[in-house]
Amino acid sequence: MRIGDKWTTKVLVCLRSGPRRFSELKVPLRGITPKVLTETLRALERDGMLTRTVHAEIPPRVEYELTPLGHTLFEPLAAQCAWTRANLPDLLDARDAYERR
Amino acid sequence: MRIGDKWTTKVLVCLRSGPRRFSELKVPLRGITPKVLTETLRALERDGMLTRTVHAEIPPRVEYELTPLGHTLFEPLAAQCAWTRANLPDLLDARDAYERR
DNA sequence: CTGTATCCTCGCCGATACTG
DNA sequence: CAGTATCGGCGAGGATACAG
Repeated sequence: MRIGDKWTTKVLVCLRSGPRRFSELKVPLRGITPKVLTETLRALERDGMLTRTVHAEIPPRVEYELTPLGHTLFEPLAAQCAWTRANLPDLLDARDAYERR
Repeated sequence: MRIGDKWTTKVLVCLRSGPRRFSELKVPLRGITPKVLTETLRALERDGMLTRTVHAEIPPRVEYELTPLGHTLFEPLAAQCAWTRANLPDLLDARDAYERR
């Protein structure tokens, strides 16, 4: 999926423990622009990974929340994390050895 | 890692059952150019995921083979496949529903 | 506050030609 | 056979400004 892009996994992590507002996502995702955050969220919404809820208030409040389907993404994500924990040192060693030739 | 790029996972699959030559990779990877295949293989070699063996023959023969470390990549890859098998229909349904609004 | 509208950069990837 | 060299398109992502 779009898991290969730059921001999607970080957005998922930020939403894991519950719904968040647009600006609550922008802060922990240091450096993301509103345009890109919107694109990322829209793509996830389009695929049913999260819901977008607009509250008719002043000032406006929009909350994003993972769907059950969205939560299933943490399964393959956990596998990637496990791989990294187990094998990143070997990868780094290989990279060092390669540089020194 | 570089698993997010266009060709890496396909190269891994092609190498899963044993060593392959440069041209034996080019055929099943329809449409890949030698430049991009070289880049992909070099990146994997650099990270210790495969070995590159040059046989001093005429014509030249170069074989690429996954290392044990390279084989471990199939673990997270399998998790992604499992996710897709289980959840792709839901994703597609969500996408359809989104389009029809 | 929650976006949209423009413009721009940069790097992946492809096409093509050529080399040891 | 197994690449390297060069050029170019294209799209993701960023900077900035503005709107509802």
